Amino acid sequence: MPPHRYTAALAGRIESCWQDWWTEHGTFHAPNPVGPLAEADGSPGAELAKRPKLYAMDMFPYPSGAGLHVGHPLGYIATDCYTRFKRMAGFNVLHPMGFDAFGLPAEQYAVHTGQHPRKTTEENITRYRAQLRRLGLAYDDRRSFATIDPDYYRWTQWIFLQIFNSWYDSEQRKARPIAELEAEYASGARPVPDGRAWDQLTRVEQREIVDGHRLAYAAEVPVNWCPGLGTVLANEEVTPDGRSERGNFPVFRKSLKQWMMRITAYADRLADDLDGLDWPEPVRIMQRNWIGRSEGASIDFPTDAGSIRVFTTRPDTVFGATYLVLAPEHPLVDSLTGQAWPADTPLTWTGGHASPGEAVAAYRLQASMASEAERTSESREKSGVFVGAHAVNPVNGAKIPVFIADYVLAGYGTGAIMAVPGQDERDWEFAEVFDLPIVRTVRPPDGFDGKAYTGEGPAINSWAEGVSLDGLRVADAKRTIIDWLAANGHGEGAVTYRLRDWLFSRQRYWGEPFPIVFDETGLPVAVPEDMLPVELPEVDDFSPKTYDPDDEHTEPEPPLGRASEWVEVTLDLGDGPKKYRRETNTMPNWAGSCWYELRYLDPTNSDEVVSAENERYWMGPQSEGDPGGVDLYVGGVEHAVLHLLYARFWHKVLHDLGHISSSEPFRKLINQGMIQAYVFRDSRGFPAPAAEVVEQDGGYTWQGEPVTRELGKIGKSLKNVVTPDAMCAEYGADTFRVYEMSMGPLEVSRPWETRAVVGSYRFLQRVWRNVVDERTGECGVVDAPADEETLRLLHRVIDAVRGDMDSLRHNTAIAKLIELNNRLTQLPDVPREAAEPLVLMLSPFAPHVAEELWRRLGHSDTLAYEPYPVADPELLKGDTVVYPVQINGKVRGRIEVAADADNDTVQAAALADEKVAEFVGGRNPRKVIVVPGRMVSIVL
RNA sequence: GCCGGGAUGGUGGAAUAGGCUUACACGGACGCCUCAAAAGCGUCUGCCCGAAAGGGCAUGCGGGUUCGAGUCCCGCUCCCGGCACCA
Repeated sequence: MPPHRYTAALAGRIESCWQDWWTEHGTFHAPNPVGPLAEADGSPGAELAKRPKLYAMDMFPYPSGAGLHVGHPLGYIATDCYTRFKRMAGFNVLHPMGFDAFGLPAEQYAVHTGQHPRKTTEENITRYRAQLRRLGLAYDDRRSFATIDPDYYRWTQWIFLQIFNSWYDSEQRKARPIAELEAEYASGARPVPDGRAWDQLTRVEQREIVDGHRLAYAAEVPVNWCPGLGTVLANEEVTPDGRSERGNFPVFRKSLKQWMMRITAYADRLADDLDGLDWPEPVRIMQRNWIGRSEGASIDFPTDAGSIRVFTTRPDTVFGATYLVLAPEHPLVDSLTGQAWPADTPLTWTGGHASPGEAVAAYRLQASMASEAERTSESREKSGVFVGAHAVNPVNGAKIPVFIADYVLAGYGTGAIMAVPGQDERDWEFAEVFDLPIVRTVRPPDGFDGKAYTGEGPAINSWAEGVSLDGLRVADAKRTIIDWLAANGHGEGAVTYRLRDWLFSRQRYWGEPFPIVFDETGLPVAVPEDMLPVELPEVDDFSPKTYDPDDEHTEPEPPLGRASEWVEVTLDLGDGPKKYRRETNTMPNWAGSCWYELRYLDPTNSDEVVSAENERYWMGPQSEGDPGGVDLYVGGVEHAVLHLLYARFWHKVLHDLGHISSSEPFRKLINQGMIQAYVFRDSRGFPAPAAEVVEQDGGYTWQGEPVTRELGKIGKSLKNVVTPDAMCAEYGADTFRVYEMSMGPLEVSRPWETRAVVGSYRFLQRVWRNVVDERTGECGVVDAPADEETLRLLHRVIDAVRGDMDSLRHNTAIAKLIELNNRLTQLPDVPREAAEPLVLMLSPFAPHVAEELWRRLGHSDTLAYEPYPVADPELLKGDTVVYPVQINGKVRGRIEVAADADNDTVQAAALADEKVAEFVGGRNPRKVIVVPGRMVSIVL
């Protein structure tokens, strides 16, 4: 083998050498306008800060014990290639990376082994850093942090306090400091709910009212309490039969005091502002559906126990409301429930119970025992019971029965509906089961033979004294009836959301402590900013207290609850030293990732979360109507709703309070696809080690036994893990990067195929050979000018690759570089004027080998800031153009004509062509179409 | 069921604005180099008929619009992802 061939060993040496060089020279440090990361005037870096900026970010990883596999860095490499390109194209580029390091796996490991989660997590982070460094990612390493760093979570706590100390002013449509609310109450500008004067209330009463408006508030909410695990579970951790997925313990629906975030206050803005974002349409649709804004009306139905307010999206069908249904948990159910069944109550309505009270109690018990999954399972017969009372339909005075049924959800709308079986399928089903009247109020089209009709049509049967909707289309009917309801005091137009407030407490150790203490009244008090961070105390046992699995009447006690000298604290909060009790829940995993885009901007700032000037420079709005935000955010589609919605919410609160100029965190979002890998299974269905499977006669075998092949996720349990470390060892990091980028478009999921990596390796070897003599190691390029054909190809490639780079089409960019390189390979000598642009264009993808080649081409500095090649427009134009000639839709010939030939000339040339003439056979074409620069089409 | 995305050679993919289908790569075949192998290099490689020249057929299926459709329209099939009685 020639001594200077580009092998994996040589690649490895070059790579570590350049990684060191970049670190030593701080090559990828991005200067801030102000603060510790700013460059002094006149220094070389100061010029950078005057350039247009580009802020690109990846969704940061949770450092798991398994380390990175080849799927993880796909997005990181893509943003690295993009930002390296942008840096060469004249931008001041910020591309940071950090770690989302609080999380359950380290805590569970700690429960089992006693190993402190911080130790496990920090070791994992160290490993991740090494793996990422090996890939040559051009991060500004001064800006890296982990969410577990007290310097970081100090500011997570600070933001919590901002939210805690705010309320949402629905008139101004923004968050405002809670002190301004209190001032409104105190001045009388805002009336106290019960009509008393503010200063007649006790301090506790005042605080309770104010606390009820905070954007972060404590509330009793129903949760999945699992005494056997000592913790509250997410819905997805509960099996359909109401047991815990882990441990199979019983789970109880129980109301517990939890911290909540009032994200519903922002529902409108979170939905509306999606329009201004450059995000994939499916993600915007998912967020809109999640928020689930629906417009309709609230209508009050009077009863003896007070009126029942229902929410409906179809107020136009109110004349067809033949009964009401409340959720079993609805607060009015108790007072509504009659003493005895009214005369003539059908047996089916009573559930076979002697009195309404018994029927309601039995039905409620049945509903509460059913799990969420069971209750909402599809295609089960409608159930419910009559409460023994009636309501009055306000539009026509009709007396209609009131039921409870579990298909009505307490948490949505008002927890009560008017049932309109004629126009709603669920109501129709229910009406059939209970033999309730059905009135059509929208005329279905002729020939309609279905049950409920939910479509468009004229209103019918919708007339009463003083109001008629008959003949109106749905939209007009809605408007008319809402106006009438409002004018007559029966209701009003209303909007509801599917979105619910965000449950923000966890009974865990390994999370951010809340900066909250409770005083002797039991009400929460904010820990002052100058006492932040509230650090996690050391504990001996990381598990929550567990109980008898069947004892529903227990309360969670988080691990922090046992750190008694931490929990019981004496503080001077301005009124002398007093005893307080700390909040012992911790924040959820989302907290740290809700605002990290801001901290990268000013990671060392100890006075502010981020300085205004730095935030405005990197993330501020760029034009009228621009929300601002990160210029490019890349991550998996699995975060389409929760992470992205929570981060947007926090960002908007900080924006409202005047801390930041951008109103959205991420201006542009791209979801990268997943790298999948083949899973091979033996006859029993167990995964076989993918690396040991051999292909034979079109099938696959492992240890001689046939195995089946399917596509799946990469993971330990599927025995198909391939690590970037292995790829770097076998081919070098540059080859790995080029391969990942050439596999296909970033957004698309695709299977990993190790044997195809060699294609990228050969490509880099050929580039190397075009510049370096493999026998001597000397640079072999010549200074003689390139021939015209090479030059034209070069400039066509420059032009196309620039476009590809700008829109992250890395796969096609690489294909064009390969074409250019293949052309150079065929030349007797490689001209410098082609080799240098090729190396520059290659450098975003294969930065180490490109730096090395650049050095060997005689340059002394990094190419990271070399101007990216620009195509010469003169060389993009050819002298001649080849036109394909279609005859009746089939390509039958080709002609070459001058590039500036007019249509008549092209047409004449086409008809004169020998092959074309043969097909035309002397006939007179009916039509000849010339598309300039494209093709000729002849119709016979 | 609803919502979203997709289907192009043996494989991953390309075709950015309705204009030459299959760029680039993997795999495969043959050749060069070599005592040999590996590596490297070169040529060929959508399918069918044909000795060749050439012809026919091809972007999941069936229609349509158009001089011209992978791309637009209508109707299906299959695959992937998300949601779950939301009034």
